[in-house]
Amino acid sequence: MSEHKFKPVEDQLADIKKGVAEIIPEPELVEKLEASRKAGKPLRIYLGVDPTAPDLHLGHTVVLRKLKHFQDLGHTAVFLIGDFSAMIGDPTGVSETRPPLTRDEVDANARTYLDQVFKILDRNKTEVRYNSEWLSKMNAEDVVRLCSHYRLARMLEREDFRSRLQNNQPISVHELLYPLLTARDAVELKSDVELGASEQKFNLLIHRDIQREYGLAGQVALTMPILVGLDGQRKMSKSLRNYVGITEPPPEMFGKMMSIPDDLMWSYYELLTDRTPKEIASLEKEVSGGTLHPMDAKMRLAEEVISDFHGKEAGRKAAEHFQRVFRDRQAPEEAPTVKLPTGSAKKLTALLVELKLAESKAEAERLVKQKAVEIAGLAVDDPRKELDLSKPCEFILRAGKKRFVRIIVE
RNA sequence: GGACGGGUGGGUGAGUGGCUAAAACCAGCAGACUGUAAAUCUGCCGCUCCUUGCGGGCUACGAAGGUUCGAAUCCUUCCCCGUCCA
Repeated sequence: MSEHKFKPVEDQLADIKKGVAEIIPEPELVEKLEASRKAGKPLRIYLGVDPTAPDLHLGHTVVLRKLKHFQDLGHTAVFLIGDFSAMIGDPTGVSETRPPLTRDEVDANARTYLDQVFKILDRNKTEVRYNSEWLSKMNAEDVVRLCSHYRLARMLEREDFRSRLQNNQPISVHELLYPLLTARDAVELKSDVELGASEQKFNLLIHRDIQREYGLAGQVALTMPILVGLDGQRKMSKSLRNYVGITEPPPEMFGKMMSIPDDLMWSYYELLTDRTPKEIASLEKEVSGGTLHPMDAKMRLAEEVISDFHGKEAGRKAAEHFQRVFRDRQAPEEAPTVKLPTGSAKKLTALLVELKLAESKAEAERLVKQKAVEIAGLAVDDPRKELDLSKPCEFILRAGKKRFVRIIVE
């Protein structure tokens, strides 16, 4: 047994480097790891997230997983909820000013975030902080002093601001404050390493600079690649609607993941699973060599990712569901069941809306006209169809490829 | 404070008095096809009513008023954004 609490630095580094985009500067990280091991003192690794939306998606989990790696290596994971900064809004990658969130929205989002975050991080070993703790206590003097540590020209070097300036888009002054206030977080937390998506590089580096202005060593910035969304083109984001939410029902997650372009699955394997680079390379080889079907490789990926969030059983079931419904074109084994009382006839379009299989009657009618509605496996083509509910019976109502309801009339 | 330009459907963005529920593209939905909710092709894509018809009604082009038989389009006021000048 080693006298050390921590694994040898090279081993730690190997785990840390898996999947990362950049480590700035890497030699400093090595030094910090060495010092930490020698002293038997964990490093403080910090990840800040603004609770701007109620749900996390796979894109957010890339960085969270990296934080988890550090946690597994024995370092201290600090998860910072930017409850104050969320009210300003991160200008990164944004082409317009966002409406500031209200306190209530932020609080509600923060609550749902934590539940989701602990699907990945170990709850008992994570230090959770809120930046309103110190930011809301700053007075004007503190803010002015903080701002004096940074120059406007450097701020405007940022691509987001520059392009907005060029395109005559508004930039509110408070947006300039964002990286400075979050730098204050890094000062407060005395972090050794800060994690972020690669688009956060600019922010992380400002944080490092300002920490030094405040007499600290200056953290190492570690960035992770941006996860590409389902379209295979742009980053995964809710507003682009190319995301997979981690609280979505497993069959939904499965289908969405199957829709990514084949080539994209390797980066998903790298960033979203615990497979080693070696394993991934060999899978890739099998696929290109024709011994493994790309669809099977993708199904395996989807199943693994879902198992992480919903358990092994759910992963397996989602895979079965997908094969049954989409490959074999059959009704799912488990469709939501709705009981209806026997009674007079009911209009099909009205029922579709009632059961949320369509958003409006106009849409329901459209679906019928497009031959997308099936009753017990038979397509309906009369938009005025009335359902006979006079006798007890049971059948499956289907609208489009994905929506099914088992109806029991009793 | 002054001069000028702009605000259109989920997004980008055409449209300067009726033919406009508003081009085009993207996103979305459906069908065909396929290993897939990929790609491709085709169709749909505000809501609602029925007698399902190239049907009727309602809502919609920053907001509120006005002109007109008729307005996203013209006028007035207001709000918001940008540019230049001070």
